[in-house]
Amino acid sequence: MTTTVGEPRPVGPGRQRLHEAALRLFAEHGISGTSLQMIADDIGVTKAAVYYHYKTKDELVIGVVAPFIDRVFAILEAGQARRGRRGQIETVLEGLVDLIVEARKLYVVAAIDPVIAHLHEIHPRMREIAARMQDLLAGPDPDDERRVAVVFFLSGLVGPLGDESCRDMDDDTLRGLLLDIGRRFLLQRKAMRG
Amino acid sequence: MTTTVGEPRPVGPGRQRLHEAALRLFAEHGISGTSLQMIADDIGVTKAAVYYHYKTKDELVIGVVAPFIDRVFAILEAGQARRGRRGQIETVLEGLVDLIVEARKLYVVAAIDPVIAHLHEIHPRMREIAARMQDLLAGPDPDDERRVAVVFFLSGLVGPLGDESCRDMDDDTLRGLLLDIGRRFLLQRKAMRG
DNA sequence: GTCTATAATGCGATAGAC
DNA sequence: GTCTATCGCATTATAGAC
Repeated sequence: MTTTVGEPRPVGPGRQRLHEAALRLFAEHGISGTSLQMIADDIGVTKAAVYYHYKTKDELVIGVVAPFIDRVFAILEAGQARRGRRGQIETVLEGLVDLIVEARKLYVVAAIDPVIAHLHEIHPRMREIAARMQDLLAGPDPDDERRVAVVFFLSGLVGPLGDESCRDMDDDTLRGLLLDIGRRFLLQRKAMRG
Repeated sequence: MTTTVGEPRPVGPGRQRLHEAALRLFAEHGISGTSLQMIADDIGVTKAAVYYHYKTKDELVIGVVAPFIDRVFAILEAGQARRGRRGQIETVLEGLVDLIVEARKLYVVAAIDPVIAHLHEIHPRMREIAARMQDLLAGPDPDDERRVAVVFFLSGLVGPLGDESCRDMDDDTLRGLLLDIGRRFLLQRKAMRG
């Protein structure tokens, strides 16, 4: 579900090609490292044509990553629909690992890009998503240890996705290893008291 | 020790002020987010004065982070000087956590900055440091699980240093928690066979 | 809906005076 | 060792024709 309210986002044929090109270039050169010129050249139009679709680069980036944001929202809702803490965490963990392994090329650049950091500050949906993810994984009234563990885990996911020594692992292998780590990290010991 | 050969790096009084200003601004705005103009303004000189000290921005960045690189080299050497695998890992772990907690404001921006990513590609010392760190922590002939664990751990360190919910923890608390995580992660189970 | 043309800005870097 | 002045370039963004 997660129908986006207040932000009409019709996706026409031109906009679809724009999204695909932007996504590919973002994954390859990073978001900051991709200029509107590069995107325009890639699909064979001019910069001005890009500006027809989005008023600013920020809005273009938001438009391109919106489907991923939506999926994370859906994952959070699926998690919160479950009753037990362990089930909530397991659901969110599986959903998150699935998503980022599938979109690893994009995720690894988006996670660390200055543009994304900037959007985190100005885009409500991105602030909300990070906060809700942390809250759900940390549980009620987390102590310092639990808080650090959660943040550590979310940050740790980025490494294997980008590192050369892990880049040639196939998706299933990587997914399994990250799930193991996540379970060890988030589903063990005393922290499970909520 | 780790005396830098082949790269004379005299530090005069003017250069000292330049380093201090750059370090502070890098930590605040990121490295990519800090222009030479900002640095020059901060110490009350012109851009051209900065160019007297360093021919390019890349060289300035290298000059500023060099002391930290040197410390990591020292940590690696201290680790390799020990005989057992567990001792090696424990030594490197403690040194690394100490260093990055102490320099957390810089580390968190440096770890994810595009400029640093670029320097990783062109600066031999930075390539070497990352490779040696991974090799030492992973041990001889690591399997996929161990490789992912190491990369995950190194990437995970960045999160707690930058996150709001952890930013106000004092250094000792954070150091303790990160050391715990590191020991659980790198010093347990089968992976210790070397 | 896409174009040409251009504005406005900020960047890294250089030349040459003092 | 620091300055003024400026170059050359890339960027985001706009205005207006087709």
